[in-house]
Amino acid sequence: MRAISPQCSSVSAFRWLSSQAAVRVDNHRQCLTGFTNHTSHLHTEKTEPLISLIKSTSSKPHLLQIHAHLIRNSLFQDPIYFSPFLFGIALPPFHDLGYASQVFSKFRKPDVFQYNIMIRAYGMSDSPGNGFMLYQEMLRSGVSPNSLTSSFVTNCCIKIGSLFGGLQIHARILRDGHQSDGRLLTTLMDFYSSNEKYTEACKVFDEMSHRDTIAWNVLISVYMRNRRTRDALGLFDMMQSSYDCQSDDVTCLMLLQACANLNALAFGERVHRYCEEHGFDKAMNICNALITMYSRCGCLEKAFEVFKGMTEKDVVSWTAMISGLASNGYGRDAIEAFREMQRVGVSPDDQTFTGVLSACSHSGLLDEGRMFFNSMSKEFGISPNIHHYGCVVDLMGRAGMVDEAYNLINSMKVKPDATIWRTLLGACRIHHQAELGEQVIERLIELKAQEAGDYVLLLNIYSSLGDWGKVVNVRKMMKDRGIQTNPACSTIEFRGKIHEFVANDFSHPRKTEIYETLDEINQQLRIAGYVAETVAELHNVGTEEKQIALSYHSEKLAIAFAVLSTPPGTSIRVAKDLRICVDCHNFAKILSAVYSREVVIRDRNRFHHFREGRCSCNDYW
DNA sequence: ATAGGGTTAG
Repeated sequence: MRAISPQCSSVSAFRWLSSQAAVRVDNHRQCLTGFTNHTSHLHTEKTEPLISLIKSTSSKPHLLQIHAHLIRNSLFQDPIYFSPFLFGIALPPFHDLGYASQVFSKFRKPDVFQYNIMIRAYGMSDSPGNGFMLYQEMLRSGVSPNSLTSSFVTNCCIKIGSLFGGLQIHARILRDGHQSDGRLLTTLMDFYSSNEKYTEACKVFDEMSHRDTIAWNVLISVYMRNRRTRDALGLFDMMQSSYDCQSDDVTCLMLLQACANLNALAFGERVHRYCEEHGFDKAMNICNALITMYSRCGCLEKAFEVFKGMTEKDVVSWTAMISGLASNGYGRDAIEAFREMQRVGVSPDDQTFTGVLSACSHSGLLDEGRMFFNSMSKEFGISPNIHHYGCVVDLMGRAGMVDEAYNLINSMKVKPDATIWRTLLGACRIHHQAELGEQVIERLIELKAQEAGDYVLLLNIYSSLGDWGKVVNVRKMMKDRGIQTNPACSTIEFRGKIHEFVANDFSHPRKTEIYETLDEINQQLRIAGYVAETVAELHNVGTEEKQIALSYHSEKLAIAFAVLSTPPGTSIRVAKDLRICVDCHNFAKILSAVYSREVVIRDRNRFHHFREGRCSCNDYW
């Protein structure tokens, strides 16, 4: 317990120590009396002055001089002094592991406390492997680890990504009977989660006798990493009904992320209310997460309301708002927000520029985009990363400059990833560039990253050119290479629950009604001039069920479900994990007029807002 | 005589 105010005591006592260092002090007791005289008014009589001094020192040179003092007075091997000294030098703020490991190796018989300090410090350093090695050395020298040792060394294993090491530790925890320590088990959950052993992580949670808030939070993060986003939302209710924990701000942060991913506006609003009730809505990080959630749910007014209400906005808040405006199709407003941000004196970072550049690409602002791309490194000293290049490639690709985009990718200092090639492939699809499309597919294959969707794009290019021979070839290629077509999935939120649909889905409990509704919608839309595009955009690769496959795309099923289950005039919000196709785009556009409903579809790239037969994005792409 | 652990916004 630090019963003293560290600044003044350490300085005055230290001055004394330094002055005494010059004089040869060979009597320890004499030394201590001096300390007591100088610091006694600052702490209780029982506290050792030298220990207090070590603990409260806020300057590294002072600590090193204390080290010299310990050696001079043969106190170095005394754990009373050595432990706090090691603690001070090894852990932050000083965190000098080179120095710490040297003094540690000179200490004759370290006990579990001192090992713990070192292992913990290694876990926080950039050489966490040493922590694990020290743990093994500790076992060899016969020192028994305690619960904390396991916790610290598990962190080391998480950092170095050692599955085997962690498993060993888990076994040892069971052997030593430390499995009742909830905090330790929480660390262990994180370990399994970071090694993608989600089942194991959940098992640890299940076996916990008492689960506090943080244990639940870690479980939510496990679900999120495992992409079980929907189940993560379900945990909120389970947490509420559990009496020994309460959802805190961290819970809300993660849930808001989950809502953003799922387009779960109603649930997001519920979390927002919870934040208000508990006073979390004043915190900057919560507000920033709210801005993102509302923008990703296509609700810009709400996002802006939160943004406006913030007393203080940092670069994250501005970037969230700029990206939200960008992805919802308000490119010019995003740029305006960017200028405003600089006016009020917040400096942009790399992610801000990702937002600004994506604003340009989503709104087709070619010149502005190039201008920002150049000024980014010249004026702001931010070198472009893969995301920035991706936006520019998208921008040029949409403008038809596919070859220039290809050259830009090849000239990058960073290694091109699958996403950027895929962006270019999308552009090839718009501009019917079959040859370049083939080259891009090859690049994706080199990266071992080719997906069914990529081949489908290539397929689209050939079929739009009427090159049926090549279409057959691609199909064969996919078959030979064992490319699985993962069906696209659309989700819609209804009464606080997320409903999932894939094409030709028959799993929904109300499937009969949904298909009937869809048939009726199709009839109504046909009267209004809707013609299904059956050739160019065939996502399903099967040969026989072309028309059927197309008329029951996942987004159409989701829309039909919404028409069926919500009163007339209600907005329809659909999230889709892949791109929306031309046919479904037309479908939604005409439906928005015929049924007088606002339709918001978020696909993997952007939002499509449909109102009164028009789309917020100029056209399909 | 005995310090100390887990989740988290763009």
